[in-house]
Amino acid sequence: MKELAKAYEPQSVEDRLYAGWLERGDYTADPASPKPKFSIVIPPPNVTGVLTMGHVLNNTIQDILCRHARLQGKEVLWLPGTDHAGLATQVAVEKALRKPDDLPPTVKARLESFHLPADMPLTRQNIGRERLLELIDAWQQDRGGVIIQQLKKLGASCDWKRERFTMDAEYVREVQERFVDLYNQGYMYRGLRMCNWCPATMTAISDEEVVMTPQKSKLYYMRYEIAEEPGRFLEIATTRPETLMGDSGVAVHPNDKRYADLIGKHAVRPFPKTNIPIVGDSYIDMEFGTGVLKVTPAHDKADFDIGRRHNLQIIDVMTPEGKINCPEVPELHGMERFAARKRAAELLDEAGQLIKEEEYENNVGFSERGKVPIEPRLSEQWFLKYPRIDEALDVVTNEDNKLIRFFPAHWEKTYSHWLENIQDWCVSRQTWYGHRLPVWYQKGHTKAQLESPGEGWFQDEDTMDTWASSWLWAYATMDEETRKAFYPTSVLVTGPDIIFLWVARMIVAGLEILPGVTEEQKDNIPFSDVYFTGLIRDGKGRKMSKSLGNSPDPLDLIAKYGADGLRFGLMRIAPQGADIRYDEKQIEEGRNFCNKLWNAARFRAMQGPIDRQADPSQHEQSIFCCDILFQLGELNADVDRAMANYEFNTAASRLYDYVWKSFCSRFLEAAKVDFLDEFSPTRAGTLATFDYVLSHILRLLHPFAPFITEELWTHLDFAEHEGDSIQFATWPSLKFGESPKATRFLEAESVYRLVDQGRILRGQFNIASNKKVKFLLHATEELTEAELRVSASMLNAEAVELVQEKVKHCPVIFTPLGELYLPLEGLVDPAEEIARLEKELTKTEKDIEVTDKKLANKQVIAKAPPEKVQGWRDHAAVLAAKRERLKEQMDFFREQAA
RNA sequence: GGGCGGUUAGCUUAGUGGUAGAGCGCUCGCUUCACACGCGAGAGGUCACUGGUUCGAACCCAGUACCGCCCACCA
Repeated sequence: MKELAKAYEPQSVEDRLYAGWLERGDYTADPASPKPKFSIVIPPPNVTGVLTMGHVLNNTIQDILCRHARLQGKEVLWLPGTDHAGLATQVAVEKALRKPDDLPPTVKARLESFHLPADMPLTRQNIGRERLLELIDAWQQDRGGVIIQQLKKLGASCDWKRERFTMDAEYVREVQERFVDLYNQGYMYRGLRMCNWCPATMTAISDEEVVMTPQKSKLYYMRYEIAEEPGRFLEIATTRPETLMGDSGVAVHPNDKRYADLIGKHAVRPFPKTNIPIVGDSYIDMEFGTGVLKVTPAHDKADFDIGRRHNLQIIDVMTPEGKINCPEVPELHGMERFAARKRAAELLDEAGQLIKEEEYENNVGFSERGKVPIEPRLSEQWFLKYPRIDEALDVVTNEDNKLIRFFPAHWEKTYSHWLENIQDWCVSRQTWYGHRLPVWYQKGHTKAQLESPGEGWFQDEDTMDTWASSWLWAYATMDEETRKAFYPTSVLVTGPDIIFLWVARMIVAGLEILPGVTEEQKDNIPFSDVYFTGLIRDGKGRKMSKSLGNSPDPLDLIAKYGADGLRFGLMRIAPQGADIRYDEKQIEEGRNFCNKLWNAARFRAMQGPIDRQADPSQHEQSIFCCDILFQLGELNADVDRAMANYEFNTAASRLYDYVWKSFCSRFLEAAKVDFLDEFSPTRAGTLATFDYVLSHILRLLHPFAPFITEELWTHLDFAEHEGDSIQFATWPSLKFGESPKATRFLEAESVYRLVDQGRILRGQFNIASNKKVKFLLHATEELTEAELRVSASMLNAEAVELVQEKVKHCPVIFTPLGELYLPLEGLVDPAEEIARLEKELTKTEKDIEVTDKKLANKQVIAKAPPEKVQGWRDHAAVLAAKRERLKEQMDFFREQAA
């Protein structure tokens, strides 16, 4: 056994372990192993991103689950990987190209190899598809390893040899094959529809990628003349006057008496000037604005529907970039849409048709990536009609046959609500980076297949929504052999923010399109449990985000507190299902906890070599040993229960309390007496207990703090063979009450409480911690010499001496083992002592009052459980006795004073 | 507009029916031979509010307020 460093230095421990342990990857799963299986796929982070606190939380939890499973003897597959994040990546690269000097060297080199004209703006249109994709590849290679390295720093014990990327050739093939399958079954179809168009990125996006944001805008009131009744006007409110040229109708509610006679007549659209029909449609809200809606079928989803109901013309007046396209109105033609809004209002005003402008706040849909308001736009896109929605609902919400369990369960409602109101999924994207649609066209014919059907066929230019590749992640990352053993996966750990984008879709994908692997897996669910983490918020309750700059860099935290400190600190404050209020202090506490454990282990190492097979039951044991062993059983059971329910904070807190309070503050302090006395009869038992308990603590704690536990396991020689990882040790399975029982009736708890009381007494007389004093004890229980020595040691006292009679002339405190006195040899001021006793008496009487009141209530006696009543009675008796003694003591000191 | 969470000491939070617990921070005392990333003591809470159920409510029920999140085609 080597000597442990004097202080715990996380960095030195971690650095050494990365090389010798994480990189070795000997936790790689063996599909052929007969052990029970446990598998997780990592929610793939974007290649472009850096590790955030969210990733830390997420991956810490997964690592905890994996290490726990390994300790339980399971064959564990934790599959790592990254997501190409098509649109997000393309946007990032396009943005980076605006500052070519700051590009990563490899990307820059690639760009230079194109020999583009120096004065050419580096837009994607100028660069071209093939070249842009080359640049993105270079970019991905530059960034790709970064996040993986960061996960390793955190201690993530993934099967790094199996790292996957959503743009790997096999993965791409899988994605396209599934597309073809869905097409062949009629779920994937092409259609001309209103979709969410992002003018910034120039692509359609799905409903889930639209972020509703409250905007301060204006409600413009305008008036249109009635064509059939010159001089009569309709007042119309709109937020978008710039689309006026696209108006092909005006709608009112059919029951609206104000306008009933107008239905069927026409309104005069001011520019370009023409007559448009007035229709009655029950969609209209009579209360809102003027109760009249201008209908612009080409630029609003609701208007599109109204238009379809009444056969209104679809007039597209905007380019894909979001510029006005209406040569008939040269004042607006070519203008950017928001500038055009103002100008259109001015034009109306000039024509005398603008009545007023009102400040107005409404929700506007923004493109998640493009960061601009989306433009509802009619375009030809590929859509997925979701298959098996009922089954997807059933596997999550059917109480009798819940194939997939959500933790916390309340997310089921969110999940159901989405599925019940689901719209077809727009999966095509007019972007270049991503999985190309496996679709071919020729003269009005369409074929979906991987290879070109032949001469004259051309492939669809579009790519797929990133999520249409991610939704296969659990399946497509595994080869067939691996799937047989590890699919479906055991648990998915992710944030609730992607419950629709990813989780729900993965479930649908699993049910419908993933071929069954084995007979047992015929249900085709991708995972059995889903654990939703909370969001991490800053001290002010704001969501942590890059844009706010309020997210600390996890690598800085690791450098400062160690990966274990970060992991443990975070887990201790991460309640199931609730958001986490982040506080660096918590991480510091995690680090301090590791240091505490380190030093407890170091203390043990100072007593001589450990015995890895220590069996406390083979030795004579002190009550302190019995106590810590008994509590170990409770700890083990509590941690097991917490782990089974994904209550990581409970497990972490229990471990924290046990190690710090029960093990260090109590047992270790009591053990010192044995360790200092070579001839103590309980010395061997205490050593054995120490080793036994420490080895259990290391294993129970290992999932949370892998580095320090691995280090101590190895260095203290708990490992059977040189180089054995604690990951493959055996998970403890002590049951509550199974631990060795005390050989004596007296319990350690009583001694510890005696010590607590003694410390309070010391404190009340302001006796410095380093000053040795002597205590007297009038014991009501039998105490051994050794137990008295432990009491004295923990009180930093010369001795705790037994006295046969109760002592009157000393300050007294009441303990479960009798009255404890602090002889101060005439230093006690009677007046002060009377005041001290008075305070105690007041408190005691207040307690008595509460208890008496309860016991005096007949209904309490009648209705409360008898064992409770008996408990209160016993308590009352103790209090009464204490009161008498306090009074006696006070009388004594009053005489002294007199 | 609908749904889901939350509200306990200055901060972070345990606590599913029996006189409120912890850690940090604060005050005081300690370089006590594992640990100052520590040890000991202390101050600090009408458990958001209002009703109800109960012998008894932080806890169960109803409602209110505030905070947060999600969903929704009122121009």
